[in-house]
Order: sequence, then structure tokens, then C-alpha cells
Amino acid sequence: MEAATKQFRKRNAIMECLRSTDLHPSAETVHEMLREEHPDISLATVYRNLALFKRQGLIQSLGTVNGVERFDANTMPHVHFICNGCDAVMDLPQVQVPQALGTEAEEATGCQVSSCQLTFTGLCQSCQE
Amino acid sequence: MEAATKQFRKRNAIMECLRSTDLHPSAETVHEMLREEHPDISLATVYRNLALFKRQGLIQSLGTVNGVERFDANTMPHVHFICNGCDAVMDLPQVQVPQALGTEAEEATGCQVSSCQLTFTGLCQSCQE
DNA sequence: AAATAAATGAGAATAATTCTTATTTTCTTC
DNA sequence: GAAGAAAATAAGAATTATTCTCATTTATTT
Repeated sequence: MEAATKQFRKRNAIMECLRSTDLHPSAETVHEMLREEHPDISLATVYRNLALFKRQGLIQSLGTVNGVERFDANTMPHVHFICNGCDAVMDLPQVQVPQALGTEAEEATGCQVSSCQLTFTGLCQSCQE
Repeated sequence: MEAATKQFRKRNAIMECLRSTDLHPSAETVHEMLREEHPDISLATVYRNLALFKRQGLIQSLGTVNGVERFDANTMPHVHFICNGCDAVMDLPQVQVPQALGTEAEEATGCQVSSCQLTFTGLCQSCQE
């Protein structure tokens, strides 16, 4: 057996795929992206492992864009922009959500806040024509 | 025919239902809520009209909670809290997203921002035990 | 190397949502 | 107010993203 090949399983490939893109892909997109290197990878395996990573807190979900869930390997809190034209999702590291808002939320409601997500939607540059 | 009854169609009932609750219901929940007054209302009608209202900008969608879409008749920008325990969605009128963030986002990316959504997740009071 | 546990592929099953078609209700025009 | 046109609805079929099942393969332990 060739050294590294066998022990690198599909699971690792899925994580690497997510880590190496900023496209915030869906399960289906991850599957397509992996097809080249792993022609026999099953869509079920992609779903299964994405769900696992999410449970483990290794990735986060952005929620659904047009009915399909999108994923992000960056679990640090950060802001997103979603284009209504082409469904692109991009990071906005320039924008910061003030820490205070989370605390305000907890104090106002008695809820225990564990995460916070700020999302802008609109049209990206190319979709504005 | 009794006066007002007939001309108030299902469509209006659906909008009224949304306007009269703060539960941020799903299509299915709206359907159940209307069952009493409109025993023959079809689930398809609820979906159809919710989609219409959304297109018209009369309501907004919060995105999906556990795979099901949730709706809000309040189209003014406001902050939400979603409980991971019981899937409750509540408004946080006390928390304000600084106007500046949207402008920052546009300037940083060249995208045209048309809406903004801030959502906290965690555990509501009762789900903390 | 044998036995056990974990991961995967393939396709079936599920569940939320959308679509289709026939029917009913509303609106328009006379 | 009746006839015809347009919009809204009910019911169930169709679609689609996601999850599940189970047989097989791969990794781990003894």
C-alpha cells in the first residue's frame, strides 16, 4: 500500500475541501469538488461527515440559501454577505459585531446566548450588472 | 350570505394570523392555527400565499430552524433569538444593530446591501432548566 | 492473523416545499 | 342581476434536499 494514501480517508478530504475554499459550499458542491480526487465518494458520506463536524463544532452552518444548507470551516464569529442574484456567500472580515450586543441580548431576555450571526443580503458587484 | 365572511378569503386570514402572533410560525404552524376558523384551508394555500407575501415584501423569512422555514410579519429590521432547545424564536427589540455596519459592508465589498439580519442562538430561560 | 469497530457506497425512505389540475370564488361587463 | 373572464383554492401528486438502512470495505485491537 502506498504510504499516506490509504489512511487519508474521505472524512479528511471533506474537511480539507472546506478548509481550502471560501465559497461556503453546500454538501452537493463539496461532493462535486471532491469527485476529481475521489471519484467514488458518496454523497451520503459528505452529508454524514458534515453533520458530524457540525456536531463537533469543527465547522458551522450558515443556514440555507435558496433551500440548501451552506457550510463554513471558519468557526470564528464573522459576518457574511449573501448575494440574492447568484447565491454567492462571502466573508466580511472588515465588519465587526460589537461584543456588547450579545450581553445586551442576554440581559434583556434571560436567554443564554451561545452564538451570534450577522448576515447582509443584497447584490454582489457582478450581479449589479 | 353572511356579510363579511365570504369576502375575507383565506389569503387575508393567513396574513392576519401572522400579524397576530409573535411565535414566528412555520407554514405548517400557520396552517394548524387557521384550522379552527377555516377547517377546509389547504396547506398548499398557506405555502402559496406566504411565498407571495414574501415576494411582495409584506413579510420576511427568518430562514430555517431545524429544516423548516419561519416567517415574521414584522418587516422592520430587528434582532432575533432562536432557542436551540425548543426552536422558539423571539424578537429582541432592545438590541439595535448600528446603522454603520451596513455602510461598512457596502464600502468594504462594493456589494449593494438591501437587508441585514442579526440572530443570536442559545438556550431560552425555560430550556436552561 | 482473527475479531471487532468504524467508515463508506448505493440506493431507499423521509419530509418540507412546490406544482398541477379541477373546482370554486371573485371581479368585470353588459 | 346574469354571463363570462380572472383569480384563488383544495387535494393530492411531484420534486428536492437530506437522512437512513444495510451490505461491504477499511481500520483498529487483541
